[in-house]
Amino acid sequence: MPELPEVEVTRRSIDLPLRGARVQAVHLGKPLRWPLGCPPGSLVGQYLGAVLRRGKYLWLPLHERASAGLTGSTQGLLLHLGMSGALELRTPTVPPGGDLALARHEHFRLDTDRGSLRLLDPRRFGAVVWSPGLAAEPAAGLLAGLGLEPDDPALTEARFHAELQRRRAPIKTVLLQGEVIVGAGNIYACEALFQAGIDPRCSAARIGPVRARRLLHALRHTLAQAVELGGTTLRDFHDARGVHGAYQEQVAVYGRAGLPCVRCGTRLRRLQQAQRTTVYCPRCQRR
DNA sequence: AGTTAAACCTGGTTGC
DNA sequence: TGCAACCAGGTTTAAC
Repeated sequence: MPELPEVEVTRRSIDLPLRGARVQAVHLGKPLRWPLGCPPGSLVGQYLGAVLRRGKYLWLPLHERASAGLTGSTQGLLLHLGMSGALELRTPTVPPGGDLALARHEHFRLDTDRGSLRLLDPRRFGAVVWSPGLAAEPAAGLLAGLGLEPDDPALTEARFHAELQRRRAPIKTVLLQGEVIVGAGNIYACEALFQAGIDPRCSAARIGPVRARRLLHALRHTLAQAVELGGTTLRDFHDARGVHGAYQEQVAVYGRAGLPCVRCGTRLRRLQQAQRTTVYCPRCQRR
């Protein structure tokens, strides 16, 4: 479920409700991708600050005092939803001593005075990692190598094109790697390439300035629209309050292999790229 | 160095 | 109905 739009929608659903909340207890379920990296009890008494997003990661800063200022220099939790993760914010908070048992697939829970935040993740590809700072290890290492945010003004058309010029891999693969621009996973990479009319097999280096411009615009438009619509709910994605997304109703190619192209009617094709399924229109998308 | 495969997990769907 | 095979929104790690 979680590409950039789903992570951003999740961020927005927990940021204000939890800002300033005091941690009362931390519960761990089965192991996630990495260990938490600190004794769970050491977080008790800390206060949550504004929740940030970087790529598909969420950063939950933790302050010693209730009203702290900036967020980057404090300790906190770096959270990733992996392939099947979702957060749920439950109010009221699970009472101390009561209902300690974690639900099925609940592998992390932060009880605060403003509600219980829990991570549900059946496949456990997700992660919750404590870090002494966003720029300190291990957070810095996990975020190192990430490309620019889609809405970063520094990501100009010229720079985007120049970065593509340096990579010979298929454009779909380059988008998934997230070293040029973050946020597009399998769904939105397929959708943006369709919107831009670019064949997913086309080498990134062979994309000219005009098509690079179209692709950047398509990525920004696709991701922004998905955020507005609450993300894509294929099976069970929802924000932390349980609200489902609606972008699946806008999908033009993802999951539609064999069906007619919405633009020209040609049968959409499926292929494998870097172990992931790509769907595209052989007529609308050119090399 | 740069690209591709295997690995991490569970659950739903498909097909015999 | 049972069961094996295959598929899935991501990323790291190991192997060519």
